[in-house]
Amino acid sequence: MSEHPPFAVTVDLAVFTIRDGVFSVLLVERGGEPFAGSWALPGGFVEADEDAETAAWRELREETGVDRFEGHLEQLRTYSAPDRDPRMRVVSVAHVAFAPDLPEPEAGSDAAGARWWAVDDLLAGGVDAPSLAFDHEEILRDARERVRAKLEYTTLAREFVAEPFTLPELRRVYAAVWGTPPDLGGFRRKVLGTDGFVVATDTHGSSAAGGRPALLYRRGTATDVQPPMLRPPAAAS
Amino acid sequence: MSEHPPFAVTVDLAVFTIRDGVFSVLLVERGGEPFAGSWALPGGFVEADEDAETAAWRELREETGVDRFEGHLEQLRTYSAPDRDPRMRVVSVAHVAFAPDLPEPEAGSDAAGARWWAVDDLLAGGVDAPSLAFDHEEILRDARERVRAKLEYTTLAREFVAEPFTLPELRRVYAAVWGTPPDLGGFRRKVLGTDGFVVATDTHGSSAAGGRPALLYRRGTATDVQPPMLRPPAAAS
DNA sequence: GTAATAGTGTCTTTAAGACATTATGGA
DNA sequence: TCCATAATGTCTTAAAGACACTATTAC
Repeated sequence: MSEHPPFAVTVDLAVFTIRDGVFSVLLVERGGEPFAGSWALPGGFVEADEDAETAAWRELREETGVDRFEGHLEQLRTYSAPDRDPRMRVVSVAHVAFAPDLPEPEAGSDAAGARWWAVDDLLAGGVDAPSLAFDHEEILRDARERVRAKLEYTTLAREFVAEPFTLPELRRVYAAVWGTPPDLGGFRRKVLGTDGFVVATDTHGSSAAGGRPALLYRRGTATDVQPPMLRPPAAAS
Repeated sequence: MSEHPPFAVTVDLAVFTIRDGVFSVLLVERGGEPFAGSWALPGGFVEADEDAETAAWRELREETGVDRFEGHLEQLRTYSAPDRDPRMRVVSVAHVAFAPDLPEPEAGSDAAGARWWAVDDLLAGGVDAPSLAFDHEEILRDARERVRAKLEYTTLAREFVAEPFTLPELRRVYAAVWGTPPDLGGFRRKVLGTDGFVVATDTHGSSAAGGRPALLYRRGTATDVQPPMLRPPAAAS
């Protein structure tokens, strides 16, 4: 083990948000070879003085154009198949990030275009859905499962909504990510019964569609939900 | 992003087993600098034609001296702090492995020595416990938490016992990893009530210590335990 | 018999699942 | 008034927690 072949190390990002009730992921259109013209997860090389998470935060800012990113980012796993990039030996440390209200992206320095895509359409191979570059379909599939699972046993759904928010808004996050809404009664029992999940304000929102206005909440400090709020069985797509 | 600094990529392994009822991890004594004489997780460089998991399996065989490894190996996460190795820029893809009855290790090619250590002693900083090289204490802590958590919602505890095994043996796996045994009644309800967790044989073991001989079981094919078997609250050390 | 370990049964409490019902706004 | 959405309440069922009890071996 005295020799050690040189590698390039990259980060790839599955950046999620909810747009008009649809669970969406940010993809960039590749400008250069390989896979020119096809769509890929945003990402880039880790620089000499960075760790992977720092590089991921940097790429996130560069790709979304958001300076102060109010959301969540965590490592997913590392993809290292020898032939995953035809140019050279690259291992990629994939990350998952999500936030509410991310702006329509600008085409970045190296990307021909950038836009949001419906996650489930992409992975179901809908008619308009492009196939992804490299092993990014596998990464995206793993990332989706990570998010789905973490909604069950953490309070991370909060990161998908802007403050202040209503409980029906929060419930629509679960509906979008899981494909099925959690039972209304159970959802409210869980969220309100978990100390520090949300903090009630004393004001109500406006009733957009002619219904009763919902009470507004802010994020609490709790991180775990125990026992977890399980996704409905049908959502195991 | 046209430049990409060269990295070395390694795998590090937290190899766990239960030895005489004690949750144990394999460490190697480092022969060369840096950290010569201190103890570290086994690992090594990923070669040019390998992915990380293949490298981890190879290192596992080399370090434990076991040809046909009957157990479980999975990726933990990647550690990439720029200064984690003083010699050069290295990212390490850490893995967790475990199996029953791993033999007393031989000192490998590059290691001065190798032996099993009690995990909880190591991480509690007991008097005889060495401090670990690099960021291996952090890796080991993360690895222990991964194993503890996975016993809750998977059938992986099976991988720590050799076939055929008894339910009290299996329960001692949970006791060793969690630091507290699960409630006897609940444990049996869960294991026997989860279809495919274990498969009963029609034979009994010998009563080693003058008690009633226990029925022998083999591993089933189920992988998930749902709802999970939660560790007792006290075990959150 | 006793000691030791294996295995079963039962009662209580917690929390999910599946609703029906009530509340509060706008047109 | 009606419609739409928000919020609460209730009954049933699943499953964990905590233990007491019975069973089978060696000595």
